[in-house]
Amino acid sequence: MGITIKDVAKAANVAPSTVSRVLSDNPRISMATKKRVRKAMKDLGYHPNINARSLANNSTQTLGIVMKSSADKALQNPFFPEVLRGVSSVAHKEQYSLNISTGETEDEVMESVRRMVEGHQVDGMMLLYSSKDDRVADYLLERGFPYVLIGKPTGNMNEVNHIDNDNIQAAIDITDVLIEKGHTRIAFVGGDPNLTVTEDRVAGYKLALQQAGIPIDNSYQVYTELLTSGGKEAVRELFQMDKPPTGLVVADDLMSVGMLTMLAEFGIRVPEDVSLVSFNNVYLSEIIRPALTTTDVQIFQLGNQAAKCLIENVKNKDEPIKRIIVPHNIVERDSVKQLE
Amino acid sequence: MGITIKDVAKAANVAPSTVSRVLSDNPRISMATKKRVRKAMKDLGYHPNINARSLANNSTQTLGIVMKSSADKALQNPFFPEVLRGVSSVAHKEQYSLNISTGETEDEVMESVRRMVEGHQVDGMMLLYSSKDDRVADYLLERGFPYVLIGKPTGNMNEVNHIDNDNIQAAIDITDVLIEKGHTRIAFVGGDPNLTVTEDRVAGYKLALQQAGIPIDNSYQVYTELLTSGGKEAVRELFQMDKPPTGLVVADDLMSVGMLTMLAEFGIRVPEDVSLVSFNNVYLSEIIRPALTTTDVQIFQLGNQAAKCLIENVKNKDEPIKRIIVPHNIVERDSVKQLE
DNA sequence: ATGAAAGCGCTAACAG
DNA sequence: CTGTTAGCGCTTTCAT
Repeated sequence: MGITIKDVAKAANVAPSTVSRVLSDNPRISMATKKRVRKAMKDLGYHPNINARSLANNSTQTLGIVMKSSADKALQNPFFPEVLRGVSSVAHKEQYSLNISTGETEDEVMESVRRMVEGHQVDGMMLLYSSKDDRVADYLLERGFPYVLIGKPTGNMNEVNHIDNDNIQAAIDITDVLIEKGHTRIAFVGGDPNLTVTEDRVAGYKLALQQAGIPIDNSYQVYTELLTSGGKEAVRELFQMDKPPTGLVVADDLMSVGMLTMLAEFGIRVPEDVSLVSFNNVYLSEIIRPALTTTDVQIFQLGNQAAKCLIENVKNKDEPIKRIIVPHNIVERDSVKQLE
Repeated sequence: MGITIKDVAKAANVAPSTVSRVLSDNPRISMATKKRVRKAMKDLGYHPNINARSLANNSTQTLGIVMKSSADKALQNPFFPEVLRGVSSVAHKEQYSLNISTGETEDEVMESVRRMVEGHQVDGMMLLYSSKDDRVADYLLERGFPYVLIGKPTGNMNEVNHIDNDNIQAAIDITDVLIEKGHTRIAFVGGDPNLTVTEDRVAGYKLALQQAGIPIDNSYQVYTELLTSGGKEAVRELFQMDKPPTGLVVADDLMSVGMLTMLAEFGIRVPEDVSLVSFNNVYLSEIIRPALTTTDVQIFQLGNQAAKCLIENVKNKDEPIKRIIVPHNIVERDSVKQLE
């Protein structure tokens, strides 16, 4: 097969173990032999067999990544590629590989996760979402396997590493821009209510209203997958109320795009007839018209920090559990109108 | 550490090799012992160590995936998640893992690819793009490492597995919808001209014009990254010509979204003032307004076929080189107007 | 500072 | 049909 450590050893006139030590830059090897061995490696075009190494020292230098089961359109949300970029960037610097879960259904994904961890394919896992009753998270926690969550865990807050925004505050802040512009009839449009991020964002939305002394009306909250016929109904009802909202807090930029379209169909213009704010600040939100006033949650940073945190945890098993909050900020664009 | 094959062997009163054979469902093991061994595995909660297995039989059951260097926004193109879904689906069924390239710059990606292949981490590689002078593709080809390309290779057409659409025909077809609606002043807006997909699509665009007897005007072709100030200039110039186009063939749905915005800024309406058609048919294209008339290239299928092809090639080294063309079809929506 | 040897968990001849 | 025995390529004591 390929060039092995033995070939290098022979070429450099040393023992295989010495080559191994050079590989890990062991300080107890003289500069002279290091030079010699390194030259031999170059000459022969040697590359260590990562599998063999993994087997020998029981560590794989690879991180597993779980996305939500790819069956739904959620994957087309630009959030994922962006967070992946953040992860990828630090993984590369730290010489870690990335192994992503396969499978379409929840069961398949779970199966692929088990394969990764029980098959000793990865040193740690990263979940790019957080939802209620998630089997993957439960499994990892129970097994005591190192992992990090992007989002907020459902319970066990102090036992699981997680990277999150302060989504409650973020929702307060973005709702406040509506309030400051004179809006009082403000509705919330969320996605999957099982996602903790949705929970937090409604919670913040409500708090903002409270603080402003605006009564909370439950018929002003709708949860919908985007663009399903059911979703369309929900939105229509919202605007057929006696007092339809003048402001919309939408849980996610991609959903906002969907909303924009539905509203257009109903002949409702943004921001003239209704103002809209949302979350994430993906690329799309700035190229769409109207450009969205949204919350920049620093997706890239989320991924970055998550990778760092996981790698630390993997390297040092009794690294304390961490909770890292990535700051957000409001970016105002053209989807909000000042009310008289 | 964990449960090993030896533990299972002991528990089932057989030799380790027997357990191994049960693992691979070797037909020369009696049903009785298979049952017994399998029970032992279940009881002990045994899972094979994939690394050890890889080392022993020199095959990793994992596929490497290369995306374009994630530095640019290209990654936010919903094309990638969708093709990944296709790949993931068959990878899972075939019990393959997916290892994605890390790094932000082209150099870093190249480095991570070398790590994968020379480090024996993957059995085959898949490139999710195809562009001129691509170091990764060159490297793989030269090394004779199994790989598959999504797109059309630049040269070596018969030496590299690839899955592609007939982009020339697709461009002809989509340009024809403009022509059939009476358009004659039709411009082409492409992205990175180094991508083979861009080449093919202009080529088809030109052929369509030719076949319709419409003269080809080079100032009607612009290549631009979306939304850069340079891009804006290019588009402005297009519409400041004596005879501005009445139809636009845009190389990609995401670019189309950017175009829509630029056009709006210039006060040009779609489809009233200019008609627009594009490629890919990502989710976005149906939820944006106007909904895009576009070419469905069956992204999921592209990924699916690519994975199948690669796995075949990996399993059987002298499987012939394949070229698979995934059919496209036109989906007409609301971005085109009939001209008088 | 370096070498010899055992072993990580599994597979694959080779026996029987 | 099943057991024995070598490795796969690397790391890591333990010597020297």
